[in-house]
Amino acid sequence: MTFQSPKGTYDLLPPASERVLAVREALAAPVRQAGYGYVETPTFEDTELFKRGVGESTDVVSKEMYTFDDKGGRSLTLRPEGTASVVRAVLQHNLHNGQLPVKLWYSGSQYRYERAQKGRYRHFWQVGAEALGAEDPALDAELVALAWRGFASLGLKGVTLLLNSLGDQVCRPVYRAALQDFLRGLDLDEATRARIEINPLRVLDDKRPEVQEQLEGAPLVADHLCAACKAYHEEVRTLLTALGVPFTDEPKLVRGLDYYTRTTFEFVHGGLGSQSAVGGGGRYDGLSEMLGGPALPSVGWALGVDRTYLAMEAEGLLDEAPAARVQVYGVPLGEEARRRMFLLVEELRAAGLRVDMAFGGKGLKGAMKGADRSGARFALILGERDLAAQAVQVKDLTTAEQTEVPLAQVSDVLKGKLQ
RNA sequence: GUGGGUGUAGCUCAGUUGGCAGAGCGCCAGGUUGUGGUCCUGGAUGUCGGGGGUUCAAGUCCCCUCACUCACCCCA
Repeated sequence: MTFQSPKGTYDLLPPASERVLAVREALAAPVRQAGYGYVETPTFEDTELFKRGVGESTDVVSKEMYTFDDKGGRSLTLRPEGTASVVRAVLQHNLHNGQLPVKLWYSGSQYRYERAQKGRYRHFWQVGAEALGAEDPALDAELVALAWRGFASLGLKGVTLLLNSLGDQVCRPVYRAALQDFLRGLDLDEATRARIEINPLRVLDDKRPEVQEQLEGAPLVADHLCAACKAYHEEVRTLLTALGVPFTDEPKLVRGLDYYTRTTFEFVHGGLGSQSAVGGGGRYDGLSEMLGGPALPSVGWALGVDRTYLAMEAEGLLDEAPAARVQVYGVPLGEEARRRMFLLVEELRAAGLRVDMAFGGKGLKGAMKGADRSGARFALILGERDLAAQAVQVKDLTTAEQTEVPLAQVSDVLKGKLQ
């Protein structure tokens, strides 16, 4: 082999690729149904957008970005997440000057320079949704519910929703100081102590048992929320409960990006190896201003397409044989029949059937194998005898039953049989 | 960035104290000159990840290196 896919990336091939495509569509379906509009943004942006938007203190920005200079000397970065780009696009095109909230969804590749392992790759796919320009707990609840429905529609049973509030500009600084006081008294390694000063909330997210033990008794955001944040969070919880969306309060859920405020949530699953999140998001009321825009309180999420696929695999939802590629498969015998079959196949496709035929001059046996492997219900066998009779042999591959059908009627007959 | 595991046919893998490169599946052909899936028979395919070393002899032992993979860290 001369080349292989770059480290940390992988190819999606049939039949798995078809299923991933279906996962992507299923995750997007609820938001589309809810009236969110589709947005596509470039896969690379001005590096500064992510530094300002995602936050210089995050690992994503400090060590996981694919950054390069283009020939014009601009520093560009392959997007490590989608929200900053969407906010940038909204501000650039003044979508927020219209009716609010602006509701958008997207689907695409994201890139992070990390050591790959199960469920974590340098190139991965997300479906995301954002509702910008409204401070309304119902919007938070709506988005959470739409994501929840996406997972449920795929048959997933093991997804758990974790919910928390990070407070706002009023109460977060107070909490942050209290947390820092607590953390400074702990026995932690140097990197973690440095994190206390830069982004203390993320220390709560440390998975190491020796760290988690010490975090017993740490001050929690929930106890420091101001009245407004507390009321807001209670309303989100009430609405989710009313919708029947089950959630678990997770006071230590902080998430890794700097822009989150108030509501944060994460959908976790146990089938992803060492990873746990199949999706996550929250409110980011200050992001627009960080990017030079007006106040634009917003909420959104991103769901991992490939991680959702892994979760489905872990639940055994992908065990059944994949769907047949086509319904009908042409088996021509000889040159004359091959030309006629080529036309017939196109005719049947135009009539709405899924059809393939044997290519490459295979013999009858080889062509029939092709028919079998295509998953087609019917094989159409066309040789000189049939051409002379202006007919084709229609063979039901499930029963081996074969009937002769006039060429002029094949389309109608097949459509009848396949209904 | 750090640590563990694994690299042998297209795929999954076996290969003993160092002694002729293997199996299953898949693929191709034939059995059936106009019939697949089952069955039978036959066939093709190897830089044993790469380089170096030890040895009469290395897939096997040693060193280096690369890749993959899992985990830490972090996140979707």
